Amino acid sequence: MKYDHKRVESKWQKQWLKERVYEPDFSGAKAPFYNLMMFPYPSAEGLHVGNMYAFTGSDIYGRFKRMQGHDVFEPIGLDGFGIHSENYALKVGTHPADQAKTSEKRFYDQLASIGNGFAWDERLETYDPEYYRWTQWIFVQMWKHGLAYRKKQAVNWCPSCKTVLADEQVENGKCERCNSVVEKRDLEQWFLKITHYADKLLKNIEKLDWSEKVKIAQKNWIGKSEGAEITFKIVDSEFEIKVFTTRPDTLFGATYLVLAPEHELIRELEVNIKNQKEVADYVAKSIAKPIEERLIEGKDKTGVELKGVKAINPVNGEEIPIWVADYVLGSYGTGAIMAVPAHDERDFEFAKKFDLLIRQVIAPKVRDEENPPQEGKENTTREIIHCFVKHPTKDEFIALRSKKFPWLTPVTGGIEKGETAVAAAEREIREETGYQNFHLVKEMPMKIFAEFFAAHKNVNRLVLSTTFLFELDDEEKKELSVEEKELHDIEWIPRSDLKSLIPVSELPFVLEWLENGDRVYTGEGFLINSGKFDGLDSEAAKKEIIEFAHGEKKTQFRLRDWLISRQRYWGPPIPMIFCEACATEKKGEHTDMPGWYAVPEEDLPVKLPYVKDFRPTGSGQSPLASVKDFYEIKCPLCHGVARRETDVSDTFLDSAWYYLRYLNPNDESTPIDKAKEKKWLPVDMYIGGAEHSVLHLLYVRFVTMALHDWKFIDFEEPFKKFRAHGLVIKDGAKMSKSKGNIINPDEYIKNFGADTLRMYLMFLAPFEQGGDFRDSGILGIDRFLNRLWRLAENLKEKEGEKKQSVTTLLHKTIKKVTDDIENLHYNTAISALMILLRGLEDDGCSREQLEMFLKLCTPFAPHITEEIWHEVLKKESSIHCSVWPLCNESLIKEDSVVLAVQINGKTRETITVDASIDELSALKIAFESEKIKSVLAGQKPKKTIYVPKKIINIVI
RNA sequence: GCCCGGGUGGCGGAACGGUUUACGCAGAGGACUUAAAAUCCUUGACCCGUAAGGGUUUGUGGGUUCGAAUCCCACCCCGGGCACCA
Repeated sequence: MKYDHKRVESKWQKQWLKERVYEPDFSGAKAPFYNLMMFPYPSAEGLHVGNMYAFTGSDIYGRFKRMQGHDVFEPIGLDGFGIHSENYALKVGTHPADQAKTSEKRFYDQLASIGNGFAWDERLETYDPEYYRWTQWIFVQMWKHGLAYRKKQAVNWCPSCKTVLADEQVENGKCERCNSVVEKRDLEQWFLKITHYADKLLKNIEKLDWSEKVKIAQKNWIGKSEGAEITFKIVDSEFEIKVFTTRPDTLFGATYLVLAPEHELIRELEVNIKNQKEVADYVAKSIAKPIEERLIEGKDKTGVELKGVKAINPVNGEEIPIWVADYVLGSYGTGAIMAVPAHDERDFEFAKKFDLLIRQVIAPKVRDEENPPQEGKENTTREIIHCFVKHPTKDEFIALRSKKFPWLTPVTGGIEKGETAVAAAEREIREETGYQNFHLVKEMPMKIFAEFFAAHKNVNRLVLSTTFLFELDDEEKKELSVEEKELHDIEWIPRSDLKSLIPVSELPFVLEWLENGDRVYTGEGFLINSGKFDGLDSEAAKKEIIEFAHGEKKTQFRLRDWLISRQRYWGPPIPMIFCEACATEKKGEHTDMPGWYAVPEEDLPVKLPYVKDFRPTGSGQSPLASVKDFYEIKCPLCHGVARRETDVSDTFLDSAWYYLRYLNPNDESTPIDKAKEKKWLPVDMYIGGAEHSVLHLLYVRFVTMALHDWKFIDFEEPFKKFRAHGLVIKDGAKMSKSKGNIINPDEYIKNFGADTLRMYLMFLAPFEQGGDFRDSGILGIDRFLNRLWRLAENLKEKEGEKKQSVTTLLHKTIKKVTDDIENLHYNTAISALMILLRGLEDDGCSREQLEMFLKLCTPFAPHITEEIWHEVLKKESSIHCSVWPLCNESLIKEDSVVLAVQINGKTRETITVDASIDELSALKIAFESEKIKSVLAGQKPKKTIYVPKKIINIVI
């Protein structure tokens, strides 16, 4: 009988629900395992194959853990609040609340059909008042603990979504949802103080077992910079300018200052600025400029000098000009910078454009003192700089030598007709060493060269590749050679020895040099042109110069506070109340924010009213601002007429704590069940998309840390392990509505069954990489499952015998599948299962072997295996509650192995030998082979290499 | 520009110092069948050769090694993230 996926799948889905197979025993569980996947937002289009890909991958891991003896909790819910759902409702003209109900049903139906082991009893939806009551409660806690505040600030405004956006939701100056150009608006908004946890968010990353790329993305987003704040006095004025810099070692090269257009000092200095109108115009223009325009303008710098005011460089007393330019951001550091054009790309461009002074103060460092050369480490044994000296005279050269630069080792060469000096030296090295791949060097005047090396005490040898020795005759060379030999114990290096002298890895060494300000060096190095600090390296100089300039060590973060207000309808109202009267009297819960009160906890939730006109207004206020019934309220303190906050909060606040609520979604008494939390949290495995690296995943960590500090929970990191799955693409392109290449899983489930689709999706490519969905490929899996079905059908009639060869293969497969699932390498696990099936088909299959095989398959194909488990093997309880097979190592030991016999690394023959064979016997067999004999043709091997169980290599 | 991935048959991919191309798809040939579907078997990188066989080949160029897809250096291309963060 052919396998009927429709019958079997619906039968078991019903059965599992009935028997509550996937509902963990929360209090009795011995080995809890919280297997979480990112909950979907229920788009009206329904579940797409990308969702299913993620869910299946997560579910396989969960089923695997369950069979390994864990009590697995695999919850599901909907992230239904938010602009996305609301925009859809607007488009089709239904109310978001009604739309939500439709989508909810559709989604849950689809989710039920994919065969995941969800704990349905614990499902939750973020738009359920019982859920957002506690989302609001979290906001209130933030407020109580001083982590929520209101502030007027230039914020990102999406004119199409008609709401403000968090920095994280702006991509290249555009709204991540609708792609409209984001404007800046000065609005008073609610913020959550995520920056309070910047350090901890960064530090904890090291401890997390998360996908590396997500960790890196978070690190970059938090963007910690260590540096210093340096104060510049303004000439003839009591004002001063503080700047933040990570490079205090370059302070001597600071030849001007730049203020951001928003910098308050511009207004304060107004009277002193001679070109005040020009400056004011520039400032006004820059502030109005949308972010996108700034980005497009890119590196074309603009700015205006504040004429008539000068600042004083604290280290050398120089009076330097002050500019205002929009390449300096008002929102980072102090909103002002010291410009070091020789060592910063942006300053360099600016200085070039406006013809400002460029002074080099850093000479590139050649050797890392922290990592001195080590024995046996080739790349660090010698310090070599290739360098050119542009036509030095003999005298210059001798002078240089006599200054005792024992590292100087000349290599001579000549310039051929039409060649440049650089080309000549490159040719020379190429000819002498045979190396093709290196760069040379910059020409450098002798004087600077000497200066540099005087400061540069760590170089122990220099290969000077140049033309200058033409000016010495042979006698002179000899003389010099002997003298130097005695003096410094170094040798002239014959040209032919160049190769031994220069390890190739050091050939590309480039000595960067700035001459006449024609390029930038942004790395660290040794100080020059820096007075008494000359010769110090950057690291040491930083410390000393900060001190010398009376600066202050400082750490800056790129991370900004989380702007949480949204002027939209479909979200949890921010539970705050403002009383005008109290504000005037400076009363309120926080002294710095008079008039503001949190909604008392017992009054939560602040229910989102069902209003007809939920369209965003564009006025900077939410649609709720015109719903009198909603906003009019009594002041909790003076009982006068007060007004509710009418903005709703960002959806990311909903999803920042859902993993906690899954444990007690219907508990009206408390947001977090302490007993369950202790037992089940933090989450053991979290799987989701990498696109949430810096949004969701950062916010959850923040909220978790806060809840921990307020003593509601015992842990500060929500997810022990996080893995980002790859994307499913279609014909090499990302699936998108506009391309019309979105795949709806329903159709495939209908035609092939959920098992087939699950397994196919997992077979595409490594789970963490994602894969390309092709219709034709699914047939391979369809055949596999049908063959499995037939194998079982045949077994009903006649049991096969147990053969040793199959037993070995079976146990090898157990080992491989176990390892592969643990590492999410589902594709290779499935491949191993295919090989095993072939073995069982060819060599016979016993009941016991089928049982083990089914268990290995069941995480991938839960329905068909369950059916065979009951119908053929006549088992009572579910296969999903059975015990994962263990590999018996003694069974997978092979008696004989195949050795490859190579001659000079080329495989010429394979021999089958006893696994425990010793080298001599193996070699003997190899040399007896006719093939080997004929290839050797009587030649004596120079050497043989024997790697047990792998190869023999004969070198001739 | 910076930071991550990645470049292997016609295709998805496997191997991640030891016989390159496991497994699957597509292709070719065959068996069964009146026929088709389904199923099964064989074949399967490229070049030279009728063949035995030989040579080449994991983006490109170099290097380390008895041996490199794998390690190192440089470059090119594709995908993703960040982007005037001082």
